[in-house]
Amino acid sequence: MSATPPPVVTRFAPSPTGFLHIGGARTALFNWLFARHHGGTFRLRIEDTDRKRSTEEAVAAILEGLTWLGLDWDGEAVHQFARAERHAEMARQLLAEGKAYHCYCTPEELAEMRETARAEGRAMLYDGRWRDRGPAEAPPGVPPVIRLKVPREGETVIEDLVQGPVTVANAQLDDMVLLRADGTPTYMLSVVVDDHDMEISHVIRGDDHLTNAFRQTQLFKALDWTPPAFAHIPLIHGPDGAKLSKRHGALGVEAYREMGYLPEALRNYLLRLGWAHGDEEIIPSERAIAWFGLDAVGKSPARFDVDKLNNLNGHYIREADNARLVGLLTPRMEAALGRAIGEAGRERLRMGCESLKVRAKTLAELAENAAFYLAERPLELTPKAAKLLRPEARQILARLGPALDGLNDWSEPELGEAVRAFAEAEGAKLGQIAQPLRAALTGSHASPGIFEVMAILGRGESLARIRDQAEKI
RNA sequence: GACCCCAUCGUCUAGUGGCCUAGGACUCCGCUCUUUCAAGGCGGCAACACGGGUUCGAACCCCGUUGGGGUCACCA
Repeated sequence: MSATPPPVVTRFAPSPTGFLHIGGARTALFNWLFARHHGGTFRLRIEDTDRKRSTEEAVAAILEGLTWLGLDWDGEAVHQFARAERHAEMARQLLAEGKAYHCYCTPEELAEMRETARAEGRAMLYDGRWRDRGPAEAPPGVPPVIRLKVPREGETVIEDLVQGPVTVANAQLDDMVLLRADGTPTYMLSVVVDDHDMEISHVIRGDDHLTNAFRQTQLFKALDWTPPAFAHIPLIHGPDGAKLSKRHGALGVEAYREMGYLPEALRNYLLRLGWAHGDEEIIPSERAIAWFGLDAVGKSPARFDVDKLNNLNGHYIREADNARLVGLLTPRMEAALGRAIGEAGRERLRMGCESLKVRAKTLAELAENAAFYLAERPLELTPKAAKLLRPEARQILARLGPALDGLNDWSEPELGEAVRAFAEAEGAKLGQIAQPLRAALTGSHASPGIFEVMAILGRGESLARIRDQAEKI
């Protein structure tokens, strides 16, 4: 009989002090993937114990970001602040058991302590001066904090699933504050109690929490609880190797949404940042779930690279269902147009989408490239398009219009045949006809195949656009 | 400053002692396809930070150096 392993329960625990940024999104993704891979549970906990910095808007932004990314959590989100009383109770219990104590140090005293330590080249730690003093010595009028009495000798080891075994001397860790002077619990206490109460089996979070893991391990032991498994994933850096700044990728996921990235592209990109499965690059979520494991997570930080994100996004746009793309495009284009898009316009987008999408890296670009289908006459010409419409070209258009008007069947193949025949009759190369035609129809020098464009635009609109640019005779 | 962590092409990475004259992807550059622009196909440039060991043999193991990062709150 082998012992059945405890069920996998992971959590994403952001503090609602801002939007869901790209690093947080990756942490959430890894937690989600790990839970889904093991058929476990992925929970969400809002760490809102800092009342001054936490906002409802931030909570909403985080939930929206996760939802957009498709990272669904199990059960209700836990709001940490609501559990403050439970946390405080555990601090008091430790106090009663003699595992914690009151400390009456003033902020000034603590600052002085750090200053001295720094000057002497030691770690800036609390020296434990109230460890063994009784309340009788308490200065009047100073509300105490409760500190945990941690071992001063020996070492604390965590078996990190990503970093491997990491050891730190207990002398490097000081007696952490559990309960503030105002009676509210600190982050360190709240996290430990909540992770225990929520039965979290794996704590997967950013590298910046690695040192917290030591303190939390000590707290778990003081409470006679078994610590969860830890996995500290490397942070994402900016393109310059420095910490991710707002300038680069430290934007909220909603900013990526607005820029026209698809959630599956962002997921794929974030997954490959610090994790690999052989040479695989395109990894849709189903396969990601099947393949994901902490053992394949790299130990070194990765830089954020927009080019690769763009490439992936382009791939997923090409793969995307046209109806879905039109749905995403419509509000975007209506905002740019300042008017609603009618059924005829939607139909043009639906038909044009297929060949338009191979030309775009983002939805923003796709919308821009599709704009000519909805533009009102007379079209505005880009400089390059204007250059194509020299007088000779305009004269050609003047002759081409009537030639096309005679067509019985306004279809892509018929139009192709007709234009080719026209070019031959003119003694011109196809390009000499097609480019001015493109400029007249799209206002640009680059577009999908011109016969397709004419077919989608329809006879009336196409001929009118040609007439707009044709030399008046 | 103290403690901890990291180190393969410009970037993301494969690689766990011989399969590596180091593979893939992005970027960039050619060629091809072509009515334009893309996409696609083909090809190219480009890396084991450095110095010592261990070993018959090191990108892979050990030590050091250098470089980078993280943490040192009554913030999370």
